[in-house]
Amino acid sequence: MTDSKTTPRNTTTRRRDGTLRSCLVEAGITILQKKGTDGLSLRECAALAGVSHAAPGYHFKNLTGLYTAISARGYELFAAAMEARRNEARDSAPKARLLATCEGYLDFAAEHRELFLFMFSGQEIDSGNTHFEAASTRAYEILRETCAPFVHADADPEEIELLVWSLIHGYTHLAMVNKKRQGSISTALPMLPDLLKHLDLNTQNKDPNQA
Amino acid sequence: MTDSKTTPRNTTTRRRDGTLRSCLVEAGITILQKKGTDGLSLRECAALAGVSHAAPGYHFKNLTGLYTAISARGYELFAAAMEARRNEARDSAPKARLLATCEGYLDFAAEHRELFLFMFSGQEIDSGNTHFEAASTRAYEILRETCAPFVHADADPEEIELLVWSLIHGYTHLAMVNKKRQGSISTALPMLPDLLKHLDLNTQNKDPNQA
DNA sequence: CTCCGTAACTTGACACTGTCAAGATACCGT
DNA sequence: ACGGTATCTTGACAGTGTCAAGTTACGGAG
Repeated sequence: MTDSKTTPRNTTTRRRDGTLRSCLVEAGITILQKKGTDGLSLRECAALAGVSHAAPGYHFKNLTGLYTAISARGYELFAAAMEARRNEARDSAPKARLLATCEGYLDFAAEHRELFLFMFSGQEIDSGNTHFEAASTRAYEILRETCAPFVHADADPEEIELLVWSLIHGYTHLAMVNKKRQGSISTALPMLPDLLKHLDLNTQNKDPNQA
Repeated sequence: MTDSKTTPRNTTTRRRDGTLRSCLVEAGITILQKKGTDGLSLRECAALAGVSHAAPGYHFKNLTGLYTAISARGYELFAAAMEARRNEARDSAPKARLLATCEGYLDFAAEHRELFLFMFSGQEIDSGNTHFEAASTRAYEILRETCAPFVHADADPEEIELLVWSLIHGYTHLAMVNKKRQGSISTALPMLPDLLKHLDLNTQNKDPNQA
């Protein structure tokens, strides 16, 4: 956010380092947060980045390309938010770490409501895109690691993962959809422990850890 | 003029009964299902209903109005799907009725994937609209009734409702978002009982330990 | 039966959007 | 110094939401 309406860069300089690409993604996220999904467009991203209206079409082939790049960036922020919370509880019990990860889940959604909704809106994206694939896989890995202590020896990890993921995602998503007011996070976060306690999660035979 | 391929109605008849309004909503749902949210527009609805491009603007003031009407209709279908499943298990135990209701939840999403995603996309709607309010409240009531047997005497009903709703919504929503292939329902439905069994739902006595 | 008010549209216009084709330009290697 | 190419810009077109103004036909008043 340098100058008045746009970023007044020398019209004569072309960048060979992919700066504009990430600038456009960042602009897209800004627009998303400020004006919602409806306000997001290739031309607005271009305007906010201070380039011509067709410039985004060069880096991302089309709208789907921009959406894919924004989602990929979203998953990076998503993973970072969960890791930040989890690292705070690094040496705690598995259940405390699970709670922390879920709090990170909520953190991200609350801080980037429109981006979160956009990522899970079912919008068409280039599912083959490697950057997107890596970022989303990484986010899922965090969940998987946090669930691992609760998976019994002969059980399928996916069942526990799906259970936890469904609960935290549903809880978060409903909170973001149902309340226009961002303040919902202030009530949603403290209620998390009360929700999770209803799950019958036990660490495997090794440590019959309580609570 | 109106001899277009769609609904060839007499150009000379104007309807005073609100037929066109519901026709436009139905057209919108059809477009949603066929071409996704991106393909949904006021002008396409008008074309599919065989009227001029600005006709929808008269009944729904703007896009938000159309979205609200479509969502309201969606909640009617939503409630109907849950009731259909629950009525099949009318005389069963509370847990069986809960499972049935959740199956109805999945039924609706699988049968109207794009509509379901649209309803929970966070799109701006006229939240004051009475029709929408009634329809969405009705759908929530079904969930509430199904959860009632599991609410202890001195407990807040919302906690159990939020628990169940979050789980089934998250499970369904993730299934719809993550898989483009509609076939996901064939695997999602049979896994429902395995998910629900992880919840510590008891009908009467307070028992902090798992069942 | 006529006539008129108004509900239910239609027509036309404007600003905005995505997307493509073609042009311009500055940096790089040679 | 020079040509090639990556990186944009300019221009155009079809499609969109939305508003203003026009048109028509039905219901009721007389």
